[in-house]
Amino acid sequence: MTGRSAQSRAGGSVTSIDVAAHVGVSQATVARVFANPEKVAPDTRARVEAAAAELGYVPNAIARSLKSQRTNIIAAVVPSVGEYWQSVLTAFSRALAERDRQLLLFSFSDPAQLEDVLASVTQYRVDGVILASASIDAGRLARMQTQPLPIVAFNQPAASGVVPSVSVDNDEGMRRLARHLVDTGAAEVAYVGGTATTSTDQTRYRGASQALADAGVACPYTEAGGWGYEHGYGAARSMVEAGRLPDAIMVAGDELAFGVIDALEDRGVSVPDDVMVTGFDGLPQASWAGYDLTTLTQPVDLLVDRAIEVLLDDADATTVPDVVVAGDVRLGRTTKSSSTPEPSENHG
Amino acid sequence: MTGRSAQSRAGGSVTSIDVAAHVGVSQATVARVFANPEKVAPDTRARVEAAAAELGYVPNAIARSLKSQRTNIIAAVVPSVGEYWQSVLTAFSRALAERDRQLLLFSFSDPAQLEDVLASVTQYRVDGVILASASIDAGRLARMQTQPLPIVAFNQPAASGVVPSVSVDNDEGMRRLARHLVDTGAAEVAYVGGTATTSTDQTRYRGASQALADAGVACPYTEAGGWGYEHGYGAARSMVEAGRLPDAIMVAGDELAFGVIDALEDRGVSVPDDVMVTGFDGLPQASWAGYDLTTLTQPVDLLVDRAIEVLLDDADATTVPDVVVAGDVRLGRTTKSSSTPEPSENHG
DNA sequence: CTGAAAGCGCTAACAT
DNA sequence: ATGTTAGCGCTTTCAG
Repeated sequence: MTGRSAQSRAGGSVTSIDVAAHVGVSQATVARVFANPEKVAPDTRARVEAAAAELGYVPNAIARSLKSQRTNIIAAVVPSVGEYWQSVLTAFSRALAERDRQLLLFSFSDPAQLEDVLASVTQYRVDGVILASASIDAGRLARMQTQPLPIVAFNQPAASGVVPSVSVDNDEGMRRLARHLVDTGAAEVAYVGGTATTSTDQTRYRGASQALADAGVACPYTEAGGWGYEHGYGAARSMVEAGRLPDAIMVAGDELAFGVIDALEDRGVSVPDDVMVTGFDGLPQASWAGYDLTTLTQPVDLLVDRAIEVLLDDADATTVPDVVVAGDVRLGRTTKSSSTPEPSENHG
Repeated sequence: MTGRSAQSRAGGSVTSIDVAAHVGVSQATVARVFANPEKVAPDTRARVEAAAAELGYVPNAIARSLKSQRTNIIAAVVPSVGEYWQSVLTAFSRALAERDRQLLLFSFSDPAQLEDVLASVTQYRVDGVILASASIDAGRLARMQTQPLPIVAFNQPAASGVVPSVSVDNDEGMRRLARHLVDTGAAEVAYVGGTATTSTDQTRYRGASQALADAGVACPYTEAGGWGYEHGYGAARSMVEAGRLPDAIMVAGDELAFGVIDALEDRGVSVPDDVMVTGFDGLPQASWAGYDLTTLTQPVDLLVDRAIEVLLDDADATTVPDVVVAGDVRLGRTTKSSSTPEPSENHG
């Protein structure tokens, strides 16, 4: 570094006009070098690039966006809690970066904040919005549609048919886990849900209870009151204290399931010998040796890719896309092995 | 909804000019209603607001940013892996939302991508950058300083004195954990680091080894080769296979520590009876019953608040701020209780 | 291949 | 209290 090689005008940033003046070309030529380099003579381009480097010029994306009406920014509206959403967020960020898009993050803890959040989203004129939260109801989703803004609901069964959506196959996933339990001989099963008002919870419970009913097994529902570890822990503790334990507990989410398992074992109930446990999501921790949870692994990267496609290939807007992707059963040691193992299925 | 209440011009968005024409005032008046409502007569304001609502007008933040030279956007450059960074990210997002700032997320997996990422950051003319990654070296940090852009390094000891930074007190945190181990009677301690080249790893090890040395205890270093669960698992497995186990293993991070614990117990080594284990970070999972890890809890919300202050109160730029915040020892059941318990200290 | 000119939608003097 | 005006930095015709 030669000291004065960075921009000399302290504070103010360098513009294409500065570069143009320095080289002795027009501002438009400088702009072209950065937008359509092939439309500029190699010689001119080289001189412009040199001057830009010397002055420390970097194109202003804000100005570009104002003119081009595209920001290359995608907004993600995500609940601010939960292991699962954090992993989804990371996947989105990575996938968007590959497509030269940035992720503007809007997180919220209280569904009531959602209106404000969506107002902010609109202000920034993002190119699209990813709505990832179980707690947005269909009415709100419908209202969003008044904006001519590409949108995709991620893992929200309630969004089906209302806004474009991408989800894992909650119903079939739970059915498969249920069938596995039946195969292992479970005759009494309990279900621990997160929040009963969310469509995710409802869809998963429906899948589980119907598959079990098909085998003549009942499946009473207990609401944990949330999706966190402590909710699962509390729900399982109550079940132990109530005294009657089933052969298996199907839990609506992995983080809940970890709490369920710890609560059981803290009270001397052995998993899977006394009670089997299944989860849902396939968090990284599910494959940690400490839990080694039987669960339904969501193909997060695939879901995310599909969601981005729906968002960006918005052209064929004749129908409302509703993508459902199958998950994979992960057999861990929280369930016993079945006598007739279910053949592993692929998603696609 | 009356059907035609949303904006009628399909595709193009409604501008302040549209609203002005509809009400019969100037464009500037409309702008004022949204920027400085008190400077507009209540009557006019009401009419403008009504028209805005009817037409579906939302101010364009991009245009505002171009003019005002402030985007109200903070960029976060965060590694795309690891439980710890995900939790930090969530905390930043929430804290910035409270200050009416948005978070533009740039995640990267390979340090080599950093140059590209930083170029993107610059293009978006964000109001500040949070650099959160152990793997940015001092040289790169120094180069960043050529941009007249508020910046704060989060939990990167290497940044001290080079760029403004906010960190937990790694050294003192490890010392406290080490003293606790000494108090429990540990005479042989091993240290499992993440990646030896990072300043975080070095600082933590220095604190641990020096505090142990003060008590006459040696503390050989083993590199896990990463910060993930599997790295910790592998490192501990090797130690067990090598045959000589210490009284305690100090681990550089919680996620690593979970792996260490699971590897030990998988091989019949009891924690804490055979070997004690300590972590560092204070992830939510550390307090899960399954692990109940003794660790140093980082006050993430406090660290994040400080970082944002450093970023936004950039006025007094006479010195390079270097904030260090103390953490809290969390005593779990992965260490035995000490005969002389260390009085709990507060941070501040 | 390059330059001139007209905005994108808003803010912030300044004028009325 | 409201209107007028001049840009913010760039993209994009349209001429030359």
